[in-house]
This record gives sequence, structure tokens and C-alpha cells, in this order.
Amino acid sequence: MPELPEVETTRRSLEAPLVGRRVTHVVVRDRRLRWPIEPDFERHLTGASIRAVGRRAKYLLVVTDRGTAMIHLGMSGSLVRVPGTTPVVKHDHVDIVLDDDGVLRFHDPRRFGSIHWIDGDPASHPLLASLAPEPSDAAFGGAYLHRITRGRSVAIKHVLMNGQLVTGVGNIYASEALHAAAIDPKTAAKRLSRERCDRLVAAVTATLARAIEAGGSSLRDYVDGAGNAGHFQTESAVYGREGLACPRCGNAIRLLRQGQRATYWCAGCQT
DNA sequence: AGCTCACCCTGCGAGC
DNA sequence: TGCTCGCAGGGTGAGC
Repeated sequence: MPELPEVETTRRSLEAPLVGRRVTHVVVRDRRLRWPIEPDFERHLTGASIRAVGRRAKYLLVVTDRGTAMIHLGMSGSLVRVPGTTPVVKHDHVDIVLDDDGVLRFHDPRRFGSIHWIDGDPASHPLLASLAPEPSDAAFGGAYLHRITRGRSVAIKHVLMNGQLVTGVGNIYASEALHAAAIDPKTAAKRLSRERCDRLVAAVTATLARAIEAGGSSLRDYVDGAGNAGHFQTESAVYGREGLACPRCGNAIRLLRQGQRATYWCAGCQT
């Protein structure tokens, strides 16, 4: 599933084909996503003109003259603009039909994704209102990370993956950023010095930027809005590389379980 | 409030 | 070949 780089790559690839298009028709084949798609979703979106394709954290925002469709890709979702003649396959849950005979197709085998309609300002939607600043935002800096980690005894990796504290970083890039910053993922958040917070923020920002540059990571099935796979997975230093040599110090990369999630790290150079 | 854990769901690869 | 098990990019909410 998509972390911020995959969502941002999807957003960029959809911008040109979608902006200026009008929605002529909406087909929902399965409403059972993380939350059921509201009964009025099709009615709200049909006839709307798309003004912009935005993003907040891992949510895509299809902004129209009538309101905003907020789409989360969950673990296995994709949103692809396909020709209208493209056959529907299993797990193609929603089609947003456009006035150029293209279709914006939402596909999500695991159905951990979600689709909401927002009438007013997206920023005030409950799912977005309490999110942390974007990693690219000036408010997200070493001072911020240092402040929010005081008094928190959880492992720093958990902080990176908590959307209320840091947005856009999921399981792959949490491991990658901690390795880049040479910080042990198990470190209690509150024990990080200000200097290490500076280093970690820089690593998060750089890792996400590099991944966006690579078009995201395609581990199983991720594709962007044009159906293209990313290739960051070939650049990863630790993720998915248990037993292989750490590119920085040569020690064997280890696999550890934090909560229910896998963490890859190097005991040789991450302290 | 912070932390841990279970859970939502399908598919796939490993091991027997 | 066919089974069971464990794991997969995320996020919420219950219960301590």
C-alpha cells in the first residue's frame, strides 16, 4: 500500500487527465470499504467539474465545483485513469466516468481504503482536522519532533507511523528514514536528543523526496494514476532486505516486529 | 492521556 | 495438488 510517495505520485499522474473534466456518471459496485460509501456519493459527484487533484497526508482530494471526493487507498488500493472500454476486473469497486470517455477507476482488493464526499472545506473534515503537519511543511522540523516526543515512551518508529504526530510515513519509509538517520527504531521517543530529532526530520524529508522521485515503491501491486509501477523498492537500504549487508556498515540487516509490523534495521550502525 | 492489542479484508508464498 | 499458516504498503477504537 501506498505511503505518501505513492499517493503523491498518483496525485501528480492524475492531475493533467482530470482537471477540467466533468463527471458524467458514477458507478459504485461495492460500497463496503473501510467505511461504507455514503448513499448520496454518486448523486453529489455526478455533473461536477474537477478543479484540482490535491492531497493531505495519504488522502487524495478530488476537488470539484460542488465539493470534494476524499479517497484513501488503504493497503492495496489504486486509482487509475483508464479508457472507458477497459474491462472491469474483480475488486474494481468504483468508476468515476469522465466526459472524455475516460474512467477514473478505484480498485482495492483488501477494501481498507475509503471514499468520502465533503461538502465544505476538506481541512475541517474530522479525518483530516487532527492530522500532523505535512513533512514538507515548515512547521515540521526538529523542534517540532523534539517537542511532541517529550513524555512519550513509545518506540520512535511508532511515532513516525502515527498520523496525529507525523503524516505520510508508513512502514517502508519509517524503516528507511531511521536507517538514514542512524537511529535504532526501538529507541524510546522521549530519549531522542534535539540533535537526533533534527537528523531524523532531515532523513524523513529526504527519504520521501527520493521515493517520490522514483515514482514510489511497487512491492506487489502499486501503480500510479496512469498504471505505471514505481521503482524505489530497488533503492531501499533496509526494507525487505533481512540478512543482506547494510549498505553503510556491512552488517547483516535484521528483521524485528514492533506491534504487528515488520521493522528492518541494522544493529551495526543504528544506535 | 498514552499505550497495547485486536481487527477490518483478500491474496499469495512457504511449508507440509 | 491442496491444505493451513503467516504475512502484506494503513488506520481506528476498545480497554487498560
